[in-house]
Amino acid sequence: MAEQKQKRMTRQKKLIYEILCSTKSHPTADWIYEQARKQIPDISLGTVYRNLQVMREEGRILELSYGKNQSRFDGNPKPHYHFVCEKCGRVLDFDPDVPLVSEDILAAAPGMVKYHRLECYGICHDCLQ
Amino acid sequence: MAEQKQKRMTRQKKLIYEILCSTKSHPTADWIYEQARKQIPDISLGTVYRNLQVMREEGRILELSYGKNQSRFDGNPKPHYHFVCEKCGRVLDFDPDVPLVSEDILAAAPGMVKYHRLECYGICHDCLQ
DNA sequence: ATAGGTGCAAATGTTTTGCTGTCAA
DNA sequence: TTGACAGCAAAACATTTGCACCTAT
Repeated sequence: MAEQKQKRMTRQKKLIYEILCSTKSHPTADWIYEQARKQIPDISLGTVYRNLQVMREEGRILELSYGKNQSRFDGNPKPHYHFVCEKCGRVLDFDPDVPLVSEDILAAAPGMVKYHRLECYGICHDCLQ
Repeated sequence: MAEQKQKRMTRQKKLIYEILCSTKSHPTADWIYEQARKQIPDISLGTVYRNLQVMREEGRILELSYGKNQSRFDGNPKPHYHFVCEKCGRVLDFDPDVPLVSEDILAAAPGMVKYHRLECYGICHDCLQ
């Protein structure tokens, strides 16, 4: 089986994780980099990308991709649905209590579904006012 | 209102559309480019990208993004769900008769949903055998 | 005739990687 | 002590764009 290579907890990795978990936005690597520089001024963007990739592989965070833009990251690894506002550009979480997509739909897939993503696009409540 | 700028039907655009509609795979711009070169040897990749973008804006085709990899394109503009096989890498369509995600879920979104995407990941029937 | 499209190549923007020095365990 | 990780900068990769020429209308 795929043995986990030993991983160290560096202060850079710890900081990146703290920044990601301290926000409810779904920040880009670049935003995390800017925040991290406030604490570790000479941290590099490559380090941010490397650690985000490692933590994604560890299952501690999620990577969300929207179009060809920068990836966004989510400190909550539990599957949940997302809403992208076309006006303000924010990515919002669905209420975690919303029921998941029905088994009927997933059963109709042309294969065995391991996980799924539901992404909704529209105008968020704030922008509708 | 957003007036449509007049668009020409060039042989490049026509060919790109024909190639895209003649396959059930969900090809990348690069694959379309390779196919198109068989008919118009000096067509450029930039032209392929430009026309795919125009046709997407015209609502004639769909663009599907998966992670940071190349975008894939779909000649069927009707909303439908996709299944990504993690083994063979193919992107398969759900049966078009599968019911859509329930209104209950969409109504719980933090905004007004214009459209949604459901992407399932797993192992396709062919690879399971 | 002419505005919009094409080919080409350079530019862009994001993410990855090679290298060398550093530090967590 | 030492191998995994950091910083740095260059490379890689998909996609976009500027420009001069071409062509569908």
